[in-house]
Amino acid sequence: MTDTPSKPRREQIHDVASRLFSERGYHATSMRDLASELGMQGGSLYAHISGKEDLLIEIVNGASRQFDEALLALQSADLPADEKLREAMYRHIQVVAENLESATVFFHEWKHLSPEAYRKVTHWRDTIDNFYRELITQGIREGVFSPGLDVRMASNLILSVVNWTYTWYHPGGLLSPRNVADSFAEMLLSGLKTPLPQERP
Amino acid sequence: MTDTPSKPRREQIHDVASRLFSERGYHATSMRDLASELGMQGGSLYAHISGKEDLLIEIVNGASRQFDEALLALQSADLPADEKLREAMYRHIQVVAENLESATVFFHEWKHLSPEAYRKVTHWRDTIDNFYRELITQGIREGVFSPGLDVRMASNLILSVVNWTYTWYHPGGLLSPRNVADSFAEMLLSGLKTPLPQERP
DNA sequence: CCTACCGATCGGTAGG
DNA sequence: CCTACCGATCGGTAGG
Repeated sequence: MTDTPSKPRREQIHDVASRLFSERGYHATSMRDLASELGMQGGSLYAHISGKEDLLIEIVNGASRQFDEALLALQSADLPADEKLREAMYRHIQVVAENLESATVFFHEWKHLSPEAYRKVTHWRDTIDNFYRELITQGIREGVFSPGLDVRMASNLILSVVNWTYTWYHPGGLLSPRNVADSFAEMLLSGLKTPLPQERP
Repeated sequence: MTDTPSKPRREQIHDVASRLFSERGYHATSMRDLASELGMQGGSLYAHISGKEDLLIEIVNGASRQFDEALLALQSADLPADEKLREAMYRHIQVVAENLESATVFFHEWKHLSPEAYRKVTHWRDTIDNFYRELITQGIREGVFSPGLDVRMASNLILSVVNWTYTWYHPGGLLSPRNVADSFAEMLLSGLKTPLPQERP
């Protein structure tokens, strides 16, 4: 019988790399930094991985896959556009909030990827962009969203809000992803301005 | 008589550093990369600057000063809150758009600053945060903004939108900072949803 | 602003 | 997973 280790070594490396890359950045993290946090020597890492960039690719791809899985299932959901937007924002923010470290690496370090992995990320961005644009378009068609909307700018607006979460969200705090999403979605849908007074009685 | 050089060498170094740091990141840019773009040897840079971090500090401080100058003049402006918000978003986005490279460095590389400069940035963030919170508070007091707003989240929402601009804006494109700001401000103020039908005639 | 150099550290490998 | 090492490159300096 073999021991059942708490977590595969490979996964531990991935986790520590996510943390260090997100805190210090990819290039400012050395393989020796990484190894020492895992209690091993620098060279020993290469028994588990084939190179530093492998780790970055794995983290970035993992993050983009999480976004895909969270959002693309919604694409064909039979919901009014405003509810679909609320749910999409919730899922999007949830992925960011529950994977803050890899999300941070994803947003900051993808430019250091070699061409192939780099293209994958730009392609991913287009996919997500399209998701939100279609959602807006659907909403306008349904009459739920304002017909004057610029679809591109509206999708841009939403993406700004959900993505920027990685810069300020604190997982241990009072706000759950649901709270954040509800609050943001409500403001985006209804606007900051006081609704016009109906009429004088 | 001496020549009047097109641009002081010091400034050229600053500009090239902004570009390289924004494209490749601070740690992935070597002093030799920088020097070779300026047509000199690595060591020669130190006739003009005292160290690599000096450049980063200068870029980051320059960016935050630009934001300050653009926004803080508005603080005491005698404008209705909704117009003040439009103008603030315009100025904020303008700073980002007209200084894309240093803005990118500002948002991505500030975590590599040594403690003193690091604190200055976090302090700056609080200042800007307060600016938008006061703007929201003013708007609620005036009855222009919805009384139910969560001030912190509303300011967060606005900051997301204006800051995220650095990730997608293309200076040579069709959209001017004014276009972007108008579009975003309008959506934020009035919301994405179709206004409720007034009443049936 | 250049040449020549410093010690330190980098990612990665060989051999066990 | 360790020891010992590789060539390359790093930020920075001395002396001119």
